[in-house]
Amino acid sequence: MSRQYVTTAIDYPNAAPHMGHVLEKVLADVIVRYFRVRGDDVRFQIGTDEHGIKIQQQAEKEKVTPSVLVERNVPLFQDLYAKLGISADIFMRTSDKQMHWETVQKLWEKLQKAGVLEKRTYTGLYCSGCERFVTKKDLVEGKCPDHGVAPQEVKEENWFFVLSKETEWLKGLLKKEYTIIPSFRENETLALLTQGLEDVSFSRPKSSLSWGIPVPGDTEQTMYVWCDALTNYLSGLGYFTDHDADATYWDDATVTHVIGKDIARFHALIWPAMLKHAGVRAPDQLLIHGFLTSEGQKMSKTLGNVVKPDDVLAHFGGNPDPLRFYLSSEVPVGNDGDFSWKRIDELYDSKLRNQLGNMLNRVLVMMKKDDVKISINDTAAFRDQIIEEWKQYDAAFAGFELQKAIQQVTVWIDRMNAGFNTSAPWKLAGAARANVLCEFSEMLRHVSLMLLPFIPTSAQAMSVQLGLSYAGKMLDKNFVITNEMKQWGGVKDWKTVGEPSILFPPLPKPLS
RNA sequence: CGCGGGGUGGAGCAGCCCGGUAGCUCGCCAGGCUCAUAACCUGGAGGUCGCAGGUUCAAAUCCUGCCCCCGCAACCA
Repeated sequence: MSRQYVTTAIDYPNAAPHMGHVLEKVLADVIVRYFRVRGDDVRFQIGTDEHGIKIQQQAEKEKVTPSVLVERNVPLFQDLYAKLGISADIFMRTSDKQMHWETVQKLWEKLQKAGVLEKRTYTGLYCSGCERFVTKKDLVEGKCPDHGVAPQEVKEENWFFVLSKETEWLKGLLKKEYTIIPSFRENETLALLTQGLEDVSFSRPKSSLSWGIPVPGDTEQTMYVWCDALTNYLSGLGYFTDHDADATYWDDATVTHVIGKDIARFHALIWPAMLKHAGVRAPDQLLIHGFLTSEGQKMSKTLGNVVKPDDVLAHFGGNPDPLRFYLSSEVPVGNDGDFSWKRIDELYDSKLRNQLGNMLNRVLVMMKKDDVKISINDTAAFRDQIIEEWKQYDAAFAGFELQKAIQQVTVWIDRMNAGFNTSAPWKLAGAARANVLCEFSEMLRHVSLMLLPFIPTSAQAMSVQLGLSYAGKMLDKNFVITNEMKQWGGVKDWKTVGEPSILFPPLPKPLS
């Protein structure tokens, strides 16, 4: 049995969650659920990155404390993920002094002891309107585009992490131990390395950043995002502490970070370098996803095309599966994708409702009417087909080709509909009729298992309707799809089907 | 020469790594079926696969050059 430690990026709760957050969590959740039903020992962590200047400023704007702001916003994320069926084992908050801060400060001390932290004077352009440092790139004709004033040159003390010396080591690491998926991201990162790396600022003076973790032994400095946020992957395991958690998930599990392309370089470069000097091994895999556009355009408030995840859930009566299905089958892992209301309705109607739901119903209604006793003939052709289907399905997952895996299933359902017309059991009688119905029931049983990581509640509902004894346990974290269950006719105690009901109801007609 | 992604029937996409009759969803047309959620099935119309060269018996797929679109990072500036 292999062990898996899967994490997503931790979300920044300065505003409500959007579709980008959802894409990442669904992607990670599908992978995690696949690992679990395969029988792996899995730990899945998500969380929030609650410190930093933006939160501090947003709080000031709303005239509340940062703490009040995050206590209000973090539940928005937690509630959404619960509704989406994200099966995280841990929700790690960087404001958690007990779990998080201790590990972070220990890590800082280790880096200091290793001699890779240096205090230096940083000179930068500071815009008093933005209350932050800006780069020349941000400026329009030497002025801040938002405030119309030229920023001032300001000096401040920062702790720096000496990353510049790690270039060669990182090249070696990325070529061997630490795999970046998709591969074009790896090339991109290696190209970045050939340009050389700069040291990174690891702290801010308390006067400009107070909402954060204090630097150990330097009361005037607060940690900047890297040491604080990235370390959540260790703190959630109780690393460097005697907290009641399982640090071995880092040491001997396969560690996979699921993140967006915006923070790829931090996870690919800074993070492993930090770990190296803290005496911790590098992670194994970095799975980088793209971004979502909305109706073909970049999501933006000004365009008014920002899609709220809650609206999508409400559109489907609170059922998260249409959205999970959409993201899994429409957005190739690693690439950008598009969210379109028209398209998600289209997919719901054609794939889920008309193909899958209707197929299930066609079979079950006849099974029920005839009161068929389940008996699966050991037909060589089907036996081989099922083995092949599972083989391809597993192969797709092995390469994180989730789109391929789910599309394989939908193609199969298409073929089943055609095959059902050809077999036309309604024209048959007696044993021949029952035999066809049992064959299709068995195929649907496999389909239900294959869909479980993608659309868990619907897949379970399918199995319940099929009358499978294991159906009630399918959503448990320790539910495993055994080898027997993956065989044609592999479930011996299956006697009759359950009550058919509509799996995916028609959508209400739009008013227009 | 900053980096990356892309240009395939009306719309949205897959195929390209590992060349070999151009596929899927939606839409359109015509039939069929009647077990089923006005669902399902079959057939059809519709494509110079961005452009130009090259390699090859054969190129959407490999090579070279060019043109065009979109991002540069998430609601916050």
